[in-house]
Amino acid sequence: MVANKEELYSEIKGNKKQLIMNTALESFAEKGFYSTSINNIAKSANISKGLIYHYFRSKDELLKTIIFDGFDKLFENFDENKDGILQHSELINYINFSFESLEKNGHFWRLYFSLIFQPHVFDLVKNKLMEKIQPFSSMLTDYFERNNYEDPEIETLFFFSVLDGVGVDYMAAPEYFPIEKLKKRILKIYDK
Amino acid sequence: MVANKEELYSEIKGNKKQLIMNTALESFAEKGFYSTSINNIAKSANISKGLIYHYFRSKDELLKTIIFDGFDKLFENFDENKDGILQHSELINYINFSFESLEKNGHFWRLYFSLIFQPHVFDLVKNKLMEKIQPFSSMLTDYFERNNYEDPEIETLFFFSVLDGVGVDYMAAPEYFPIEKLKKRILKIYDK
Amino acid sequence: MVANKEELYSEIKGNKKQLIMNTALESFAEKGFYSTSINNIAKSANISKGLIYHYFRSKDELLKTIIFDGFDKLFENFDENKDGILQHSELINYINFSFESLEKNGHFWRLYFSLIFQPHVFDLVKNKLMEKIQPFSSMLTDYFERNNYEDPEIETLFFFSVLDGVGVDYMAAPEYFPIEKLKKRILKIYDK
Amino acid sequence: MVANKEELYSEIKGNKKQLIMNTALESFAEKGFYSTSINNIAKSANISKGLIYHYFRSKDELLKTIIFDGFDKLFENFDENKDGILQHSELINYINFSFESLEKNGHFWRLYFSLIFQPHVFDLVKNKLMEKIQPFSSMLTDYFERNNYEDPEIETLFFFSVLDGVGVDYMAAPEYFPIEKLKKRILKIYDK
DNA sequence: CATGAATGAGCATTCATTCAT
DNA sequence: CATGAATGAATGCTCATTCAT
Repeated sequence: MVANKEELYSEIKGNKKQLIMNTALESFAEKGFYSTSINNIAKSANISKGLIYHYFRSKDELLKTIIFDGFDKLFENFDENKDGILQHSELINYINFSFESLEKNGHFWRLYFSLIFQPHVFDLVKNKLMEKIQPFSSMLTDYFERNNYEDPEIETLFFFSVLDGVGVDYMAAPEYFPIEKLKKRILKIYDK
Repeated sequence: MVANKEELYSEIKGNKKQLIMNTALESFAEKGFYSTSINNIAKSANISKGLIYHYFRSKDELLKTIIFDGFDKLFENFDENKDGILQHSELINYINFSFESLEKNGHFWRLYFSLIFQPHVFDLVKNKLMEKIQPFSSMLTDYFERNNYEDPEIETLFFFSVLDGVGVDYMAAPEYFPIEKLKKRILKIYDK
Repeated sequence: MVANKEELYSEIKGNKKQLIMNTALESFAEKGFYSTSINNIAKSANISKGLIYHYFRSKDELLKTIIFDGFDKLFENFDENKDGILQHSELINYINFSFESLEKNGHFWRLYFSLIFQPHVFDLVKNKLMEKIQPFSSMLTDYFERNNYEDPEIETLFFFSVLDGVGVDYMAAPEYFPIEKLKKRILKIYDK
Repeated sequence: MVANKEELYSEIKGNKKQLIMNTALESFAEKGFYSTSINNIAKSANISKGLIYHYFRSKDELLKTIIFDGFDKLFENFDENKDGILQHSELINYINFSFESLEKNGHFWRLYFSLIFQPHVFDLVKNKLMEKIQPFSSMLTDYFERNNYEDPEIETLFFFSVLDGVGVDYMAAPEYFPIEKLKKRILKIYDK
C-alpha cells in the first residue's frame, strides 16, 4: 500500500489532478463507488477534501472523468492501421490486447463492470461509451460478413459476450482464474 | 408501478415477509443496493420501516435472504435425475433453463451481477454461492472429461464465462439483446 | 443465568406480573434502564411484549412499580417496635440491616443508585421516596438530639451520606469491596 | 439558558471543540447521557450535528473526552509538592479541595456519579479512572499507616466512601444540602 | 390472558458539498 | 492552489407502544 502510494507520487510528480484520479480509481474499484467517500479519497491521496472539489465539480464528475479517460486510453489501440477495415490479424490482436488490458488495468475494468449495473451511475457514462464501441462493433460485423459467418450481427454480440464473460469472471476472482488458458480457448474459436 | 404493486399484493396476500423481499429485489435490481434505502422499500411496499426490521435483522441480511432464496430456487432445476452425473440432454436443458431464467428472473439476475463487483456486499454471499455452484461445476468438468474435451477444467470455466457474458450483456440492455439467437449460437458449441 | 431463570420461575409459579418485575429489575440493574428494551425483558422472561403491557401501562410505570415495591419491602424492617422513638439498639440494627440489604438486594440498590442521577427517571419516584425516608430521618435527628450530638441535623445527613457512600462504592465493584470491614468501621462511630 | 449560552460563547470565542464539550457536559449532567441526543447538543450549542462528528468520532468518544479531561484537571491539584508522600496538611487540603470542586464543577460530578451505575457507559472510562485514582489511594493508605490507624486500607476505602456519599447526596439535591457543615463534620474525623 | 405483527417518531452517524481563510 | 471547518439532508436502525387475533 505504501509502496503503491509512493509509486503514484513519483509517477505524477505534482500533478494533483492525476493523483486524485488514480487514487479514486483504486478506491472505487476496491471498495465500490458508494462505499468510497470523498474523505476516503482525500486521505488516501494525502490531500484535502477541498482540493478534490477544486479539480472536479462533484463526485459523479470525478467518476465520469476517470471512466472517459480510461476508455480513451483503451481504444487508442484498436484498428491499428485506422483504415476502418478489420483484418484477421487485427482481430487476433484485439483479443490479445483485451486480455492484456484486463490484467494491466484491473482496477479500471473492475470499476467498469461494477458500474454497468448501477443505473444512476451507469447513465452518466452510457452514451459516451456506446459511441466509443459503435465503430468497432460495425467493423467486427463487417469482418464476420466478409468471412461468411451465418449471422454476422449475432456473431458480433456473441464475440463481445464471450469477452465480457471472461472479463467478469476474471475480475471477480483474478487469483483463481487461469486467464491465459481462457484466452487460448477463445482464440481457438476465431483463429483458424 | 401501481399496477405492479397491486400484482404483488394479490400475489402474496398478507405474507409481508415475501412482500418485503419482492419489493426489495425489485428496487435493488432497478436502482442498485446502495441507492435503495430501507425507506424506499417501505414506501414501495406500503408498510412501515419498522416492519422490515421485524422480519430482517439488517439491510445486509435482507439482501442475503433474497440472494440465497433465489439461488435455492434456481438450483432446484439442475441435474434433474439427481444421479450426480450430467447427461448430454441435461447439459442442453441446463442451457435452456439458464436462458429462460434470465428472462423470467430478470430482477434477480440484475441484482446478482450488480453484486459481484461490490466487494463489501458480495462478501456477504460469496461463500454460500460457491458452495452452491461447486457441485454443478464438478459435474460439468466430469462431463467434458467423459466427452474427451482437451482441457475439461478450462472448458468448464469457459462454459460459465460464456453464460455469464451473455447474462451480463442481456441484463445491461434487455430490450436490444436478441437473446434467443444468442442461445442458439451457444447451443451450436455444445449440441453436436 | 439459566439456573437463575429457573429459580425465578419456581419462586413465583405462574405469577407473571412478579416474573416481569424480577426480570426487569435484573436487566435494569445490570444494563441500565435505557439500555434495557421491553423486548429484552420479554425475551429474558420468555413471554411476549404484549403481556408486559397487559400488566404495566408503560416502561416508566414498570420501573415505578419495581422501585416502590422495593422500598415497601425495605422499610418494613425499620423501627421495629413502631413506637416512633429510635433506641440505640435499633440504630445499630438499622446499620446492620442496611448492610445486609446491600448484599441481599444488590440489583435493587444498583438500580436505585443508577436512578438518582437520571432526572427524568428519578422524578418519577422522588416524592414517594422522600415520604418514606422522612419519618426515619426525623427519628434519627431526635436520637442524635437525645444523645447530645453537637448538630443533630447535620449528624443525620452525615449518617445517610456515609451509608450512601459505602453503598455506592460497594455497588460499583462488589467483588473488590470488603463490606464487612466497612460496616465495622462505621459501627465504631456510633456504637459506644 | 440564553444567558448561559452567551456566557459560553464569550468564554470560548470560536473554540468549537470546547463549546461542544461544555454544552454536552451540561446536557449530560442535567438530563443524563441517554436522554441527551446529539441533536440536543447541536441545538444547545447552535451548531450543526455534523460539526460534532467533525471533532468527535462518536457520542461515546465525546463522553470519554469530557470525563478524561475533567479528571485531568481535577488531579492536577493533589499532592501539591509531588513528593509522593501525603502530609497532614495536604490531606486537609485535599478534603477542602474536593468540596470546593463539588460546588464549582457540579455538572462534572453529576455526570460522573450518574455514570458509575450505567455499565455500558462506565466501562468506557473505568480503566482510565482507576489508573488516575490508584496513586492517590496508595498515598492515602501510606498516610494512615504512618499515623497508626488500625486498618489503613479500610480507612482509605472509608475515606473515599465518605467523600463519595457526601458527593452523591449533595449532587442529588444541592439546594437542600448544607455542604459547608458536612465538610466540617468530616474534617472533625481527620483534623486532630 | 397472551401473542407478535405493525407503527412511526427518534437516534447516532455519514457524507457530498460549500466556503472563508 | 490548498485547507479543513461547517452544514444539513439522508441513512440504517431501535424501540415504546398499540391492537387485531
